[in-house]
Amino acid sequence: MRTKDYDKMQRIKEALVRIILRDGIENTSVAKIAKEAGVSPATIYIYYDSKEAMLSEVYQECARQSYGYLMGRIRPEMDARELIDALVRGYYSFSVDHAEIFGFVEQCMHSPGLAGIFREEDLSAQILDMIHPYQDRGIMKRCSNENLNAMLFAPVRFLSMNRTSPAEKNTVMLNELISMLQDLLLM
Amino acid sequence: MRTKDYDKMQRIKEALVRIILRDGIENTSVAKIAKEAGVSPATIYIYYDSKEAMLSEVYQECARQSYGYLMGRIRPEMDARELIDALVRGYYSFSVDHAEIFGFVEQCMHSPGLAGIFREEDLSAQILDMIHPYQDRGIMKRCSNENLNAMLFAPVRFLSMNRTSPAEKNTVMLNELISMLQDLLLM
Amino acid sequence: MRTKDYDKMQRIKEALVRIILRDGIENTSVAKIAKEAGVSPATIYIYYDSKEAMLSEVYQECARQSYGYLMGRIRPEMDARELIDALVRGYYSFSVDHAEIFGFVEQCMHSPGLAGIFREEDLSAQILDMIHPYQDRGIMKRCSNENLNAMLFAPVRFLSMNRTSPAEKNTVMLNELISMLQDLLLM
Amino acid sequence: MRTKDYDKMQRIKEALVRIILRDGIENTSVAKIAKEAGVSPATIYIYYDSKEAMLSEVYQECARQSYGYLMGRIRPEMDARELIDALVRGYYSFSVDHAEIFGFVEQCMHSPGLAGIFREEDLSAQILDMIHPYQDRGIMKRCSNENLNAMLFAPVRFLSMNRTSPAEKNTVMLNELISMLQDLLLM
DNA sequence: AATGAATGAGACTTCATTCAT
DNA sequence: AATGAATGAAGTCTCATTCAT
Repeated sequence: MRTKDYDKMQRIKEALVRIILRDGIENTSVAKIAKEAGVSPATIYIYYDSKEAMLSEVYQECARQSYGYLMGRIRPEMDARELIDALVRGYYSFSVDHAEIFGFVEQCMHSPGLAGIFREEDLSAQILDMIHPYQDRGIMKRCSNENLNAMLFAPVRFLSMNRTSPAEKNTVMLNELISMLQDLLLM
Repeated sequence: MRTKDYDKMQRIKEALVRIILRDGIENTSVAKIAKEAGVSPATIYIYYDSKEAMLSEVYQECARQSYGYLMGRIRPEMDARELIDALVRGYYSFSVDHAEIFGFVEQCMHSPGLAGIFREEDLSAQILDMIHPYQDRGIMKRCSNENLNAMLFAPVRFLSMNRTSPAEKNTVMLNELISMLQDLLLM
Repeated sequence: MRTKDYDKMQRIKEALVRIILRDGIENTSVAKIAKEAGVSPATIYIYYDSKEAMLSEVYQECARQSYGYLMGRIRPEMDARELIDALVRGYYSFSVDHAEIFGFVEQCMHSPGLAGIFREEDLSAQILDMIHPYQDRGIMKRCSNENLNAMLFAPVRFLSMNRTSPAEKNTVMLNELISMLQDLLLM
Repeated sequence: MRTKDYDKMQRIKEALVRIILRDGIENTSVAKIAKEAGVSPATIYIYYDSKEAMLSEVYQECARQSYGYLMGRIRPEMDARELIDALVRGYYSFSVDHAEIFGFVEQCMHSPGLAGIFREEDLSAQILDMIHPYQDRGIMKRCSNENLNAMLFAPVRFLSMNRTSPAEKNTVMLNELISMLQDLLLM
């Protein structure tokens, strides 16, 4: 039955993400994941060739998912101001709604073994491509892709990682960040 | 009695940093570190209580060192524009001059086990304190500490992590980033 | 799925008992046991949670076995004289027929770590309960359970531990002990 | 200075005895002993050639001490009844007054590695020699040395090992044991 | 004589992976 | 497809002992 299998694989993925986020990549074993997923360690090797392959695949999938989420927030009819808002706020929303995946990706991105597997730029490229027209039309300031990337996403990522207790405070902070970025990037 | 050999301890620290940066925290074993440092695995336990304690101590030391480096770049007579330049350029310089330590800290910061041990804010607080006077005097825009932190350091960190081949290109990028931040933060 | 191999577990138990008896509890390692049992060290941890747990479990099992052996020697129709004979001779027989288990239990009983785990009295209680009726009927002398225990089993244990070369001499000694105890305990 | 050295060696011995009694022979390391004795591990090797030699020497010394204690309780003018009382009560007293040494010896006696080093009979021989005259004179029953040994010391040892909370109860038990043995051994 | 540093060997245990059902 | 058993290799850490002061 296809549904059953899909469920099992899904449970494995979720277990992997949850445990790495909770215990750290260095304290994550196949046995732990299997137990958390409610399957046998051997079962994992039906779906993945090795622990490393599993990590890599799930990491890519999660990263792609987060970019997909972001893309889904954007509408072609948005003006530049709205676009910045959608991107930054979208990224933040993702980190709230999919906290486990967000934290997991964040951790993998900084591990040398996994960072190499996956060029983030490939994904961010499509997002940046949506911004270029605004720069060409003189609505947004022109700057390098690298810095655009850095400014649009690094600060919000930082905010997401350092979230503190009162939820309202976080929203205030996010709004402040967005308007700073609008000031910075809009003409 | 043989006296404690602090050069030996230094070699252990450097080996730890180098290997974690090279192989990732999840592929770093005490035996590997010992071999790289040219000591017996047992020797490591003379200087540290456990692998975890070693990681934590070295991490804290490195983080402190990076903040110390940054502080050393600042002069009281600097104006706001120069201060932003010094901080951002200083952070970048550190990531170049102490690439191993920078990458190591970056990785530890995202590992759940280590992130908790150490509140980065405690250190960044002194840096932010140097900026507040400029905000009070109306020379720099007023914004929350969190966003100041996020804008000043997250993007340059991103740039440092994604350095690409031609060195000149990186400098151009850095200069662009600095002037963007000056535009953003200065009145 | 491969099914649990209880013959393998049996081999582990026997190896544990044999090695502790031969080398002493302080010279018994998991690796040694595994080698003697013909399994991998890791396999031991499928059957036991830790070395300590293994020791404790095997110890309890062996102690229980020795009491079971003793109980099997007793028949309800025995008179008091026969009962004493059966108990003392039974204990001695056990120490001969199951020399390894006997020596192993003897050693564990005196190790602080294991002695606490296991209250010998719980088992000896049933044996003593068989004697009480004879005391009530005035056939055996009345004395405390502790001293009954002490007199019935400690001396024969001592004899078993200090067995010397000619087997006949040991039998003579055992017979003498039994008749001494009969003199002592019977009215 | 001679006093100092003697003290240091004494402290090592006491630490060894205390730790083995507390943690068991299998959990006793040279480092632990050194720490408990307040000396360096290296210092231990000034007084003893190896851990094993240390154990063996201290064990013998303690065993000898316990027999010496017993001998000191006996007076030539005692009659047979008093002699039995003195020996059994003496053994028990030793187990109370020198609980650590008693427990330590008891444990060593059952460890194969140490049991071989030391033939208990050599010491008990002198004690038994004191009893033979009474047997020759028809005041005590004649029996083998082995069983004499077994009856006189094994039960009291058992009582000592299984001491329970109310001290008075133990005394009652001891008195009962002594009078049982007097009944048994006297003509 | 005495010490804490240093270590190779080995302790216990867990690892990622394969096997047999 | 799925499993718990099984394992060689490797993990962290401690051992008894020696070194250098």
